[in-house]
Amino acid sequence: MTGKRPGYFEENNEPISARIATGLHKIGLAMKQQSWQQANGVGLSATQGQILATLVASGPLTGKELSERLGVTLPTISDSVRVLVEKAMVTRSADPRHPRASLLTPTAAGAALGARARSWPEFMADAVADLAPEEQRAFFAGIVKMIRMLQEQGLVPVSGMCVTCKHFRPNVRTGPAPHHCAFVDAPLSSEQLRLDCPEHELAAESARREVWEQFMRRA
Amino acid sequence: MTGKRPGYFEENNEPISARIATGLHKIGLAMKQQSWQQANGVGLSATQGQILATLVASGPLTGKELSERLGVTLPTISDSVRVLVEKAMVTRSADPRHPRASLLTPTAAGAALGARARSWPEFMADAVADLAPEEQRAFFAGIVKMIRMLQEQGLVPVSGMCVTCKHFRPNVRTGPAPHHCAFVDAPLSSEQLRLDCPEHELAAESARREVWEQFMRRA
DNA sequence: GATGTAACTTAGGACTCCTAAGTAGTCAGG
DNA sequence: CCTGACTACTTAGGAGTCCTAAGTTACATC
Repeated sequence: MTGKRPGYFEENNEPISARIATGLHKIGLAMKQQSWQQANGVGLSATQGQILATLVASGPLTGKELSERLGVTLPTISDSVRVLVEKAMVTRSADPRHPRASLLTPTAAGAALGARARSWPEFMADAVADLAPEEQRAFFAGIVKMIRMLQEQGLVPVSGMCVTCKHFRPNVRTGPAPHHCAFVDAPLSSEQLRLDCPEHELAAESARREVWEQFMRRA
Repeated sequence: MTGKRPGYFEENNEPISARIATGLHKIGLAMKQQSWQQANGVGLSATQGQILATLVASGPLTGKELSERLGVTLPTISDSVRVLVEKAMVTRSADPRHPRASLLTPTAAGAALGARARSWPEFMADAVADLAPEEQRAFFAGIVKMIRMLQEQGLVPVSGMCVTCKHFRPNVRTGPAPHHCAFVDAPLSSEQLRLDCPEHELAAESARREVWEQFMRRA
């Protein structure tokens, strides 16, 4: 079992970054299927479930905001929302901030389903639950950096990540929790970073870059 | 900057596994959008591109095999294939193995587009290319373990992963490349594991479990 | 009051994806 | 040899996804 072709896999393998991409692709396949099935299980479509989940998670939003968060165009949202209104899952109300906008608020039934829909990605959490804590941390760190990169390229909607937030202070102390959130005035560690913080406020372009550099300096 | 609420993020944060799931969800969003856009850019639909990419990567397949790999039902494939035949991207030929099956082979034009489609997930590879090699290894290790878990649960089609292959011998030696592939008779390291090996042969259920245990013992 | 702007909505069309109901080869048993 | 089961598809029908393009409508500005 010593192996007759010691260098085989150095020469005949895709780079690890490409294999990471392949792996994420496979995981994406599972996500797509799961959300389809779970949504159908409760009598919704996948997008309808996502809309309800988002409204429950973030509070009332306008159609425009929804379309940005879910990465689809306004007409697509408009269509799904119409069905949700027909199903009495959401109600429209005037938005004080914009003239022609309407805030979408889930009804009791909609909120209940939205809460369930929020747990749809849980099957992935279960799939990583068996990893050692340190492996989870490393995995998470990779994801954070990858998402940040995708955001830079405009491939992912900028969403509530600590590392793009104006309240985030990276590496301001030593120890296990080197970062700081100025909003809640609390220290936090790299593995406590949020990806979907409700209090997130996007920092200015230049500040974002600076924060990121500071963060990477001792990530 | 000492922080007035030191325990805030211990108490008010989702578990790391849930945040990993959220992150993967966001990455999935980007994948969906990217494949839509890239496919449209070359005059295909997303599934059509995937079909061509799969045929280029794996050689001629039947409709059934395609439906299993892409995780959709046979009618969906059948429909897309009809369009691809109309577009002269693939041709059908008899399959010696099955009576009523037909092997799908890309034409020259189809193969060219399929080759391009294979590179669609590359934007993700680019997004992780900036990570330190060690971070990439850790990220990859998490992905491998996660996919294996998803396969166990039947949420992902069993695909050419070393860790489910009958030629894979985990942890048979010490050093940087502890595993061994009996097919090519070459040593390989954890970060060289393949997710999509064309020579993959699924090991029997019991052997799979044993191989995995052996692999995890010193992963 | 005309023009613009922002946030929708509607219309139309291509694709996705399913279930259910055919169809067509082959093979095994009688 | 013929019938029935099996397998691999195909067709039909229907809901949903997603886009672009073309309206609508409320308010803000000039």
